[in-house]
Amino acid sequence: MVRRGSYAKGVAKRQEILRAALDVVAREGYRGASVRQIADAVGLSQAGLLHYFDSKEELFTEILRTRDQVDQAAFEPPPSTSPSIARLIDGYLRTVRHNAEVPGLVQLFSRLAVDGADPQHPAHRYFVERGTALRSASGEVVAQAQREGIVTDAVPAETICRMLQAISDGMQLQWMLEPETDMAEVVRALFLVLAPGAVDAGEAGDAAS
Amino acid sequence: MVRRGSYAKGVAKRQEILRAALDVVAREGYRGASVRQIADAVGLSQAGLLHYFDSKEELFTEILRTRDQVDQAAFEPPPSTSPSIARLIDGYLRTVRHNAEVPGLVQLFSRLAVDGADPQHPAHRYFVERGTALRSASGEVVAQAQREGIVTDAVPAETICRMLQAISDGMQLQWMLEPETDMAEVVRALFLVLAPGAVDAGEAGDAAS
DNA sequence: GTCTATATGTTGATAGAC
DNA sequence: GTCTATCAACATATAGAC
Repeated sequence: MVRRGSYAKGVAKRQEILRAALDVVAREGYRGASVRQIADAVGLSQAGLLHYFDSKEELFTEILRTRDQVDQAAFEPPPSTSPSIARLIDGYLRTVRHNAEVPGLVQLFSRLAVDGADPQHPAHRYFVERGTALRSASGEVVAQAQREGIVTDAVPAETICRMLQAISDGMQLQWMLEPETDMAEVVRALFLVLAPGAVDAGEAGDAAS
Repeated sequence: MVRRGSYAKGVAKRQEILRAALDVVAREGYRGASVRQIADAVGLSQAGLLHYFDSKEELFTEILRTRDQVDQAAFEPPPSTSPSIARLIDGYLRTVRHNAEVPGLVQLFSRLAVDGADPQHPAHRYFVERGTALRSASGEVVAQAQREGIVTDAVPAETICRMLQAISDGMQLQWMLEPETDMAEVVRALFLVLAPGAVDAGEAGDAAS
């Protein structure tokens, strides 16, 4: 990710901008937000902001990347711990529940997921890589759980991973449309069907965090 | 759907426009298509086209409504036949497979699904009503199948319907990103897990139509 | 009903001063 | 590095002729 003028200070400032933009979008929502709005929010002029990013599309893609980093640090177990299906389920549900508190990021994500279908769009790479990484990481865990008889082996592990991803993304659409919808409940239901024994009983409903 | 100036001829023309627009979008794709592009494609000027629709957003929403009508006529069983889980599964899979042949409509649907989150957007009503109708129709069938022991009763019927909807929508995102993805296979996998006995063995893979 | 022409607005992006 | 000022490129929507 080496860019023109990526000296230490520039990189730091860039990160600072992204963090601020992340907060703004999460709090105030993304509704076809313009570069100008983000610029105002982070305390720069529009031109000043675009000094750090090649285009609007790249800016918003980077916001998503930053979100992933932040969430990963918050919700994924440290790499030292051994992966397990229980941890995977827990991480998934925690992430989904967290998403329900940052509607703007869900909007941004969903919007770019559509725009990023275009191979020319900067978000294209992001979504392809993200999907691959997501499914490869969870694929291992699921396959292992299948061998242990915890997860159904009626369908391949890769398919299960796609199901998980699809249901998460799809529930976001339903939730944006009707915010009273409980995304986590439906995701949890899928786990319940795939791995009846592995879903924590205490995970039901909107468990106290 | 009574509109200003909805005389018979105007309504007919409107329908004609929508059918044409539907074909155009399905064939040439939706990539932030403008009113002008649609107008050119259906042989009208931009102003001429907007004579029949209040706004761009309404036009595109109506294109989706027309799509639903067309698909419903093509893929849903006649109302005389008794609903059954087998028919539901078959209809779902046929629809998903068909979608893979009209990328433009999938793009349009997904795009409006995001934009329509805004209650002010004309597509909002469409998506709310569509979701409600979809889940209410399939909810009955699923609940009945649960009573017959064909579908798992580990989760409520309504939740199962949301899962189906979410996985269909979510797989569209994955497929738009990577068109080699087999949407139907994953949807079918969900049915397989929910109702092992009810999925037609011959339905595997890309069955000959 | 349909056109041409245009009003009006917004956007992302750029040039150049400081 | 950051600003002000400005640009060109669209978009949708409307007014008015025919």
